[in-house]
Amino acid sequence: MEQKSATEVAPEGGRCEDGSRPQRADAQRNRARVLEAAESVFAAEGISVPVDLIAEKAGVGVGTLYRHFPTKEKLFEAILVGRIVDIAADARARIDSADPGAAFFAFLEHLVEESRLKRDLIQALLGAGVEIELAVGASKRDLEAAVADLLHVAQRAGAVRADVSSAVVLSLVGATCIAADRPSTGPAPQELLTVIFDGLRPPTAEKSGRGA
Amino acid sequence: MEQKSATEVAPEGGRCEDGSRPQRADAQRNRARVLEAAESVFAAEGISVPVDLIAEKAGVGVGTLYRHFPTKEKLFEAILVGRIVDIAADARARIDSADPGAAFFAFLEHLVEESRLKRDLIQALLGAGVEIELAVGASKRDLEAAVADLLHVAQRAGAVRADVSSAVVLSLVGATCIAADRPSTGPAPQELLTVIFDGLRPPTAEKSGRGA
DNA sequence: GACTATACGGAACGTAAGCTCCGTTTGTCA
DNA sequence: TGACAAACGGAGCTTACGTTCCGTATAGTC
Repeated sequence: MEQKSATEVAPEGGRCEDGSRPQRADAQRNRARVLEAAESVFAAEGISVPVDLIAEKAGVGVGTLYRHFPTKEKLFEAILVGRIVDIAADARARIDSADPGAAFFAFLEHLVEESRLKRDLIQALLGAGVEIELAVGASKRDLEAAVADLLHVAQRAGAVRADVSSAVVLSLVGATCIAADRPSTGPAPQELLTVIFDGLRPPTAEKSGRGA
Repeated sequence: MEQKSATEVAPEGGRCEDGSRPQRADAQRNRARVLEAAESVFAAEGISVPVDLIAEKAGVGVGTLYRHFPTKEKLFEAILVGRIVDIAADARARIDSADPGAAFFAFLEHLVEESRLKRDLIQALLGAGVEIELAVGASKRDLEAAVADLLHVAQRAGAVRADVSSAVVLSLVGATCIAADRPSTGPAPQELLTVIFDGLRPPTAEKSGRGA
C-alpha cells in the first residue's frame, strides 16, 4: 500500500518524455517487477544484496534489470525516494491531530517500526552512500521539512522541548533504528525509545541544563 | 597510550607457549608494526580497508601480515579486544568517583569522543560481523559488566533512572556514535547526547510513564 | 664466515559482485 | 502473417579484495 509511490517514482510507464514511442508492454511489466522485487529484497537484506538476486526474484535477467536502471545505486535510489516520500506523507498526515505531542511521538514510533521491516531505509538515511545523497537529497529535505512542521506543532503544544531540531530528532530515531537492527543483540527498540522520548520532553526545573 | 594493551593482546613476544624457540627479532618487530598500522588504519577507515593498505602502511608485505595474523578478521579482533579492554578499564577507573552521576555521564561522553577517532570501534561493537562476536564476546561482556557497575553506582546516587540496563545505555550511546559518524551530515553528537542524557536522568513526576 | 631454520615480499590465485555485450526472442504495426 | 525495432537473457568481462605460495633474504648459532 505505501509502496505504490515507489513504483511510480520514474513514471515512464507509457510514454517517453521526449515525444518518442511509448514503452513496449513487456518492458513496462518487467520494470515494475524489478522494482517490486528490489523493494522486498532491499528491505529484507539491506543495500548489499547482489544484483543477480534481485533479477532472479523478479524473474528477469540482469541485462533487463540494467536496461531499466543504469546502476544498482539508481535502482536503490528509486525505491528509497518512494520510501521517504511515504514517510513524509505520514508525518504530514499527523500534523492536524488534536494531540500534537501524541501525534509526534506516534510518528517516531511508526518510523522505527517501519525501519525494522525495511532495513535498507535507515541504512541509507543515515548515509550509506555519498552519491545517493544527491538524488535523494530533495526528498530527504522534504521529509525533514515535514518532520520539522510536526515537531514545531508538538513544541508549541508544550509536548517537546524547544531546543531540539528536526535533524536531531531524525538522527536520534535513526540511531535507534540502527541499534534495533541487530535482531537478537541488545535491548528492544521500545526501551531505547522510552529513554529518548523522555529526553525529548520539555525539561522540568531541576532536570535541565546538564546535558552537555 | 591506551593502545598499548592492544599490542599485547597475543603476547607471543619472546617465546612460544609450547616450549619451542622464541620468535626472531625481526618477526617481533614486524608483528608490532602491523598491529600499529592496522590500529590507525582501522580507526580512520573502518573495517573495510583492504589488507594491502595495512601491510603497506606497516612497511611489510601481505605475506608477512598473514604469517602473524591468520585472517584479516583475527587481526581486527586483536585490535578490537584491546580497545574494549581500554574502555572497560576507563569505566572501572571512574567507579570510585565522588560524584557518580557526573562520572557516569563523563564516561559516556568520553566513549562517544573515542568512537569518533576510532570508527571501527562502534561499528564492531554494534555487531558488524558475526564471527567476531565469538572471540570478542568475552571482553565485550567484561565491558558490559564494568558499565553496569558504573551505572548502578550512578543509579544509587539518584543521578540515573532505575529502569535502564547497561545494555540500553550502551545501545543508545553506540547508536549515537554511528549517527555522529557522518562527518558533515546531521547534528553534532553533543546535541544528541543532551537529549539522551536528559532521558537517562530519573523522571520527575509528570514526565514519566509515557515512554512507550 | 658459513649454515640453516625462520621469516620476508609480493606475484598470483580464487571468489564475489557490478556491469556489458550480443545472439535470440517477442511485441507491435501494417 | 511477415517484418523489424524493441526488449530479453545470461555468459562473461572487469575490478576489488582476501588469501596462498614459493623463491629470496636474513637473524641466530657455531
